[in-house]
Amino acid sequence: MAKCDTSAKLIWQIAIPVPLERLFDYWPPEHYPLNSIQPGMRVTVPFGKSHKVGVVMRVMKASDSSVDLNRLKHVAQVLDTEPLLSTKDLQLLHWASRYYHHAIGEVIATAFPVALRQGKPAVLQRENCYGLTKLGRNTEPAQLKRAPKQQALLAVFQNSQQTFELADIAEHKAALKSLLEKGLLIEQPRQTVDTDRLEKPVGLVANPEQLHAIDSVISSLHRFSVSLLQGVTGSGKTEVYMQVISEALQYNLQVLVLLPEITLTPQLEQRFRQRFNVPMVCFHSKFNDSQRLHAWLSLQQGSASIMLGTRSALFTPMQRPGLIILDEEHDSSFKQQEGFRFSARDVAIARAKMLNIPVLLGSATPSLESLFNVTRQRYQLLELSSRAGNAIEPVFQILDIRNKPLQDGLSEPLITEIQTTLARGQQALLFLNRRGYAPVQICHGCGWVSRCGRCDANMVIHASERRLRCHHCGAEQSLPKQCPACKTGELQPLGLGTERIEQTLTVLFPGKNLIRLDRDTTQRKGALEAYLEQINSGHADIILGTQMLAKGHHFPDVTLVAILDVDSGLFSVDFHAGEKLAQMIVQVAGRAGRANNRGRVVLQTRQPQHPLLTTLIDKGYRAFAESALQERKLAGLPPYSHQALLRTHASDAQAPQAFLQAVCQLLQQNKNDKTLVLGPVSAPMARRAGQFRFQLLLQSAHRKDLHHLLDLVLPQVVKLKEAKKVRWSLDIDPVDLY
DNA sequence: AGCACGCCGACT
DNA sequence: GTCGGCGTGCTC
Repeated sequence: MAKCDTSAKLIWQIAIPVPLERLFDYWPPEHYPLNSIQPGMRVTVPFGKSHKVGVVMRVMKASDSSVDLNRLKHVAQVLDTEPLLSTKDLQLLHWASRYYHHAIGEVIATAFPVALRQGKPAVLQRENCYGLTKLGRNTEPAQLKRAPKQQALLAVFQNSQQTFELADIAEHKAALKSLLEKGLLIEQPRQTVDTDRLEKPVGLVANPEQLHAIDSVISSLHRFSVSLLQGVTGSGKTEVYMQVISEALQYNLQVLVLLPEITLTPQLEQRFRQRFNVPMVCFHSKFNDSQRLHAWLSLQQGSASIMLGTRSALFTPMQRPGLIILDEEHDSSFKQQEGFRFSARDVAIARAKMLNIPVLLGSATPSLESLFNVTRQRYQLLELSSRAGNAIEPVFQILDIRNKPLQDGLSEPLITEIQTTLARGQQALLFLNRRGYAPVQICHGCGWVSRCGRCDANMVIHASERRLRCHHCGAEQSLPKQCPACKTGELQPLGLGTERIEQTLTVLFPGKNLIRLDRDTTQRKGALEAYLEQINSGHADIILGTQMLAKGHHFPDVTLVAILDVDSGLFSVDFHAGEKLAQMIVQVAGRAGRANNRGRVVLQTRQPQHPLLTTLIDKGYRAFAESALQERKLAGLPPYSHQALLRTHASDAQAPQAFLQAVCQLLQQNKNDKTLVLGPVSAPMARRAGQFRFQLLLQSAHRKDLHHLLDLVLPQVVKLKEAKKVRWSLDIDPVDLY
């Protein structure tokens, strides 16, 4: 057969979700109308032996293709009639792919909700919405006493005085059905945006600091800027967000609000719904695939004006982009920790720059990077120093426990403090970032310890389940009754976990209501919410928990906060540890106190003179941040330099190191004396889940040098024969160095 | 990442 | 004599 003239024909370059740093060339489908294709449209293509969903990135002349045209296949199907991603969206994703040195096809895929990745049609189901009937308005929720779920849902409708789409209340589907049947709710056509009534009347007046912050962001609404809003818990950050959003809505612009993972989203969602009359969608892990599809399309097609979402919502296209807000910007959940390891905070800023819109970052404890960018005048700092209302700053107290008797980690002065607090009818909150009963079991006879067989870590005692569990690989076994080694020695728990403290507290404070909040007690769906409700309605005297206490929830009746073990955060191989500890202390402290109940924060430590603690307590978070930045500067650490961490693991003990040594050789050959190569070293936990782990850290004073070196070396790294024996990944701007 | 092809041990 | 182990090679 004679070769046809291919010079005039077009081929499509397509991003396919495989870990390969290139696009794939295809012929258009047979009989496809010549000019209908546009970048940003999804297609299905034959790929290897199977079919995959890809995104058209470019349409180009066949003669410009670098691959043998005879090998090209045809696109099987075009899935969209309009591009789902705009040119700007594609630009951002392309930039992110290069910045994070991650395969373009996988980066593009993260911009889509799962349904669209699977090739489902991009059709926005215009759903009806639900509102109160006259009967519903006049029915007391309490009348539905046999049906708490229905009661709650009715109250939501009555309090918000608005209609809801199914997606907004999908978790209450059963209650919704019942209320419809009882004639308390009615299904009606979806409301259209009433531009005269975007916002419901509110009685809140901003204080001067809030006003300044609001004006500052509003004045930059139609151009790029980054504002860092620093304000302690209760200082009214949310009110600033809402007033700025309100202004954006006046211009009919859309707003993307990003939050840390889980927990706080419902509260903020509720406040926004009470405030705004515009369609709002949520995008986070509580939502299923079809709900997320609906939310994504609503923002992409412009029918929703506000999206509230977590990290994965970052890339959602916007029809009328106006503003990005990122709350709790210091939170580590904004950094994706596997695969495409992007920082939602950093990419949000890149996105805003590309779209020429403002970004508003908020935190009580801003990251050192962001504060550094303030000093470099890249970000504008907006401060809310006073607590809104008349709340007072908590008092900090460093409690020196050196040589003090401890009762399962509780010093006598602390026990007394708890007693006093409870006697006043107030709540105490105790924080210990270690779950389980005790971090290790040891044999008093022979010294045997409950080591995990697959990790360089100990198995943790979970007493109530009578099990040993490894928190790193999930390995489990029942609690041994006799020492597996000597068969005679007495087995003892060593160290403290929340479960053990709980037991101690029950003995020390009999008859008091104690709530333990950690991963083990809140696993059950809805359990956390139930406990929070219990705490806020006053049915708790002592609250004990881990990290999850530090995030968001405010407990107004808590007047005593105790951090039981500060010291474990003071000494770490990771230079980020100090920053994280300081943020944690301030965040936990922020849970306490309100109005006339001044909060106390007690830190138990054997390092009462440690400069981190004294600076933080005596001079505040900003002073701590300044001195921490000074240390980073002297040590040449980020943000005064830039890092990339190459991690690798394999079940073979030698392969990871051999691979990294080969990488080092490549780095030598592409000599770049501006980049420091640290390692290879074994990871702080050298073995995890049976895998041997090694890492190599690259550091450079200038980002350009680092990325230039990576651009040169990575294509060769991929081809190394040693690379085939390991799993490896590259982390740009790592925040966890282990 | 999938998913094939391709040469060496325990089983009908 | 086969079924299948996971080494390595490719995907427009």
